[in-house]
Amino acid sequence: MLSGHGIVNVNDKATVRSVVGNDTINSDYRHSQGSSSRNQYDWDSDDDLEVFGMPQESNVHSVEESGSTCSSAKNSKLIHHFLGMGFSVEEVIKAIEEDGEDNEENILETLLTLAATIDDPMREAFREPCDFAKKSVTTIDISDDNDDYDISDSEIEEDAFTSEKDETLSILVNMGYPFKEALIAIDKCGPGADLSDLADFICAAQLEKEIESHLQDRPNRIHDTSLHVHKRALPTTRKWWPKWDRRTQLNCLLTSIGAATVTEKIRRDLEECGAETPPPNVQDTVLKLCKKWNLVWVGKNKVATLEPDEYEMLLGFPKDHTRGGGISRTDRYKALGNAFQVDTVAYHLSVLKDQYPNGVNVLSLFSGIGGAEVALHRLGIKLKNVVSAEISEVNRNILRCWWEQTEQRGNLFEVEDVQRVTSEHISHWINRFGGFDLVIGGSPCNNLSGSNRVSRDGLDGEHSSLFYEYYRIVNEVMQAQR
DNA sequence: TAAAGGATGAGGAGGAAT
DNA sequence: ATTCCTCCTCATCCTTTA
Repeated sequence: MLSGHGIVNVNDKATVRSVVGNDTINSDYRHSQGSSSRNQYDWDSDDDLEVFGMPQESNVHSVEESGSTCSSAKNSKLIHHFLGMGFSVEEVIKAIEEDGEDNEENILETLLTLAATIDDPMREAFREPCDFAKKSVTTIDISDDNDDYDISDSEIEEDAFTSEKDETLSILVNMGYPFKEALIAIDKCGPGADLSDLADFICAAQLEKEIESHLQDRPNRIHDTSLHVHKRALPTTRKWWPKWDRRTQLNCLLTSIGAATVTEKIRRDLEECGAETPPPNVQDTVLKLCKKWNLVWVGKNKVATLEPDEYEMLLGFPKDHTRGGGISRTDRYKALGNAFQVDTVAYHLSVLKDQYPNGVNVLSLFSGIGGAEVALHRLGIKLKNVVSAEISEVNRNILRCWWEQTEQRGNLFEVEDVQRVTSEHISHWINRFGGFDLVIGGSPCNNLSGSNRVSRDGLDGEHSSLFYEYYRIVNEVMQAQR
């Protein structure tokens, strides 16, 4: 467990939790893309249908009013089923006409392909930040006894309900959100909240429900590792995925990717074969490369590496989380390859939801690009005060940008180096915040990783020895809060 | 034109899974 | 016994910038 990312619930002294970083890439698209109504569909179970609030009456009505194309009871039920997943009437009817009403799986494939290939204006809309909250970001210089920790308290403005409520409700329902959940979101966020925030709220609530159902069913497990990740998360690849490539999961997302020559070699080898099904030796060669570099099919005989955007999506981060702000493509891969899998972390942290209804104070060590913060936010757990220690300036910028874009009402304190966090600092923060509710972090594993051929020196390695700093800080926090 | 930064490709061991 | 897979590092080449 030492190589994983550690999570410690400080107030639960008997509990020390750990999860493995991004080893379990089972991210479900509906979780990862919480901002898009199109992506909140069920894939497997009736339970999930219930969780995600479908079918919806409003959509049923809209079909009946507009849909003369498909009149049979079975057809109607099918349409409702897919409408509940967030697809439009036109898309569903087109897919049914294309694939026939007897083959649900093919219909879903067609819909997914459609969804992935057309521009979704809502995506853009969801990127817009809302303007109903205050934020505060503070960089702490702890290198020279800086005592200036004070920042002004957040001001929370109460929005009055207006007639906008009905209109907003109508928009949300038309976007495919369940009426009841939309209503709750408006009540909680206020009628002045913009659509992106309301959508985020609903998605967080849905995720919470889903996680709770997981906890009841499988209290000690992470996600079901048999999920078909690439087919769900990367629907367009299905069209090109050959039958002889029987992969159902991607391997661990690493900090570097395969290059152009690998994909070129595969294309050349397959084209030279000519046949639909290449001989076994060619299949083996291709599959080994595909597994090694997580290559996916993007055309006939054409494989490609995952894009940083796809890394973000698979890991459960918001779209463009690591994009822009001066970060290079290489650094995006590096940052994402070292990041938490947000849904997995959220699964574990969901137990805090009831314990801390008013929010949490978090000491986030080795924060990286803020996987823990994003997970808490997704769970709808308010971030009151977050002290974030992260050595990489690029990563600090990413977290700060996310903090500002999501209009956090709490306070973010940035620390550059965990080694400079002293017991005095910890005491100061505890006095100021009234204690930390959660200490979370994943110390570097460079010197533990099997991929490291050069300096796999174990816990005493240059980077991985920071685990002891993590251990020290956790102990100091626990002692200070006894 | 030199320096800096980014992209690319080569490079095993060892533990877990089968 | 065999196969599979790994929160990766480094040298080199290419591109961008001043």
